[in-house]
Amino acid sequence: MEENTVKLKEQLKEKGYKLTTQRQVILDVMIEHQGQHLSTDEVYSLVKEKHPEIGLATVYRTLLLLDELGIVHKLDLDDEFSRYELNTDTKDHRHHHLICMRCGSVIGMEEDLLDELEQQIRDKYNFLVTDHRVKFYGICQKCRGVENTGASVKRTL
Amino acid sequence: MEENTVKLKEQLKEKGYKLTTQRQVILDVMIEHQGQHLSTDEVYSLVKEKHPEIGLATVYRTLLLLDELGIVHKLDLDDEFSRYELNTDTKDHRHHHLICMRCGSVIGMEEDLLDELEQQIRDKYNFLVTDHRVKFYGICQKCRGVENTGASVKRTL
DNA sequence: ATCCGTGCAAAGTATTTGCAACCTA
DNA sequence: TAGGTTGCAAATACTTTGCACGGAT
Repeated sequence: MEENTVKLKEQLKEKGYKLTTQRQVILDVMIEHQGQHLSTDEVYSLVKEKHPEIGLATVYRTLLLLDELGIVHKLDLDDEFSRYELNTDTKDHRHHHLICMRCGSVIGMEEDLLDELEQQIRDKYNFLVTDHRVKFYGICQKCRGVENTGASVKRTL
Repeated sequence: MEENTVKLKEQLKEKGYKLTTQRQVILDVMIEHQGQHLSTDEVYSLVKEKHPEIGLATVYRTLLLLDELGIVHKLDLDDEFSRYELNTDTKDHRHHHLICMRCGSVIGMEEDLLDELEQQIRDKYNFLVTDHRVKFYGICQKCRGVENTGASVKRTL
């Protein structure tokens, strides 16, 4: 059984919750699309391909639950919906996102590299950082190559 | 006349827009609450104290406009509404926010300190960073002093 | 058998928009 | 005077919730 499924099963049991088909299916979709940043509606569509009887409200409720359990992460990519990605971080620190302003692609970067900065914040502000959320906006590798081709700006999240 | 008001007037004229009483009043409110992170509804309430006839839609439209002009910055503080603060940054780089998980206060830190990290992103990912958005979560100075006093967690944004 | 979980539809809520009247430049 | 701007209300659109039925333990 997949690692995240085991994790889900354990955590659900621990809290007296049940592992239902719906929860299993929704987690499967997230696993199959690891690295992507799916909106609730996109998850719903993918879920319906396998189990058309599953309702949108269940997807909302389950994604919320998975986020609480730390199995997925909710994120804000500046559009009008909530998006989720499978949690691949180890500590309580999240990885960062590079958002291309030209083509809209979103790249996840594994490195944290903020430890030093957080130490400075601790020293100067006496503020103890336990987590952070970082988004970088700019121009991605691909778009730096093709300058002004008038290419589509449709975002692929 | 206040610096930001001059800036507003110039930028509006440049684009063929008009400086109305409503826009003036809304900017005044933002200036009077510099450093705070007001929701649209909070701005609306403050505006109504001076000019009860101004409508909510106008506040929405004006805040959107001021954000486009770079006079205010829209920000996301993880609650259900858009928040705005007067822009005090010089470059196109925004300052960071320290969010206390215990008392909910939000501190703006002037320092950027991300130049080195952005250079690393450029080297490794060939991604040219032009802007960023950074939030740090943790425990603020005040709350680190009073450990577990059971104090209110109501957020003061 | 218990009671958590689900599907559906209705409700909720922040935000946007159409439009006639208004007012700035 | 002309056209951008406003206020109001209606419309949007994502998300949440009430409730009776269904299913996992």
